[in-house]
Amino acid sequence: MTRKKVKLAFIENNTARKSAYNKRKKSLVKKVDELTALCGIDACAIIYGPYDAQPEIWPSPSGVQEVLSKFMTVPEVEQSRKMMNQESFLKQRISKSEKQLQKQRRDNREKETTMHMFRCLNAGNIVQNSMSVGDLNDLSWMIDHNLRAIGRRMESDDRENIIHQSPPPPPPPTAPNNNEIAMMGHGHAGMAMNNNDLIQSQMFMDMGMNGYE
Amino acid sequence: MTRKKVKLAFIENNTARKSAYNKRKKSLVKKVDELTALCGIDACAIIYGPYDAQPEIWPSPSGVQEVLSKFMTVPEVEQSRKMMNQESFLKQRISKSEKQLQKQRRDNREKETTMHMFRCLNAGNIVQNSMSVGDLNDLSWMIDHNLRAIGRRMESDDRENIIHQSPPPPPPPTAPNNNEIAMMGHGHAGMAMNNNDLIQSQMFMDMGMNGYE
DNA sequence: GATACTATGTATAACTA
DNA sequence: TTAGTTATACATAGTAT
Repeated sequence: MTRKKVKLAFIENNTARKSAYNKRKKSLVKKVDELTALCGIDACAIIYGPYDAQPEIWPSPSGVQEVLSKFMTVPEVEQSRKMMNQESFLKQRISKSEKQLQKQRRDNREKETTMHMFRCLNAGNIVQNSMSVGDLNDLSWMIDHNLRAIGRRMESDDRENIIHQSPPPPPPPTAPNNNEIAMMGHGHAGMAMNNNDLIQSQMFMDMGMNGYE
Repeated sequence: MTRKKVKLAFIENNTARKSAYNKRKKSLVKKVDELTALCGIDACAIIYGPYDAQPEIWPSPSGVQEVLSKFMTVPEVEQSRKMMNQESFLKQRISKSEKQLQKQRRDNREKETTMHMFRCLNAGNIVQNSMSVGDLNDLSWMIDHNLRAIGRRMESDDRENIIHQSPPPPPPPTAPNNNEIAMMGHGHAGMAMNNNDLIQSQMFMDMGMNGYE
């Protein structure tokens, strides 16, 4: 039951293709109907089915003619101006996919960094050899980020501020590759590098992580 | 978050309408693209947006022209033959809604009858005044139905046949308003009208109900 | 081959930033 | 406003009848 996520290719099996055609044509027409009704616009559809010489059309021959005549009177150059052609359509899809991929990479990066962080906290120090400069930047950014979250959490809970006096938190940076922020992060990370602080930090970070996003 | 089940009417709010238009147009084009790819057919869409004089078209001006020229060369009478016009479209939707309504009514009827049945079983007899002839027919059909299910169940479980020797069960009737079946049902219902049988029946009916459909 | 069902993928209304 | 997110309604591939 809908195992495949849509293999966008010609369906070889005749029965399956006809079935898909009928179902999809029907819902396509429904969509056009809804679009015209909801938004009060004109639209028409012409579909050349494989099973008849005549196309299926919507909403009616006269309706189609009306829309077409509007379209035909426009010079071809002008017609192209607003069109959504296959090329731009494809570009949009590619762009969207790339965006999703980047988001995925960011998420993965964040998870890895979190893992690093807790590994370091458990070990009680940073094993410098195991991390690149980039890793360290990410790690320090994340620790800084968490510390700020902790500060906000403690303020909002009206508790005593144990670690340091937080200023009213500025909006957190959205990317770890901002150098200034990364350096600030390094400072904080350095602050936490004795064991007592680490244990405290871990406890509060757990709190912070839960409350954060 | 999609609270309303789609109110098929013009969206008054300008922002919401434009938003809906853009989203729906996009996915509509996607659907056309998928339909042509999956089924290897020709199709085009022309949409007159409210925000521009030129319509948005798909897949391309030349593609549209090609599809249109095919369409235009066909006499208008022939054009209508295969068309899915608004009237037939609407008729289809009404027909579907009526079918759903009927199914709903059947389900309700079945639930009511089941309720009746257990009420009678608990009381130990049928309070004749509380039920119409139709109710009694339904009730007897259902009891007959259940008894047959019980028989099948007992046979398949290779148990002793307590109530009566069931013949190999014929395919069950699909509607309670078949007179012959209803009369058979009455007979069975009559069989069950002493208290001991009723208690036994209730036990087995519970089994039957669980195993049935 | 049409119809019905159901589990799953997709579209999208409302919301947030 | 346009873009991104989320929860819910809708579409539909595979299956059974």
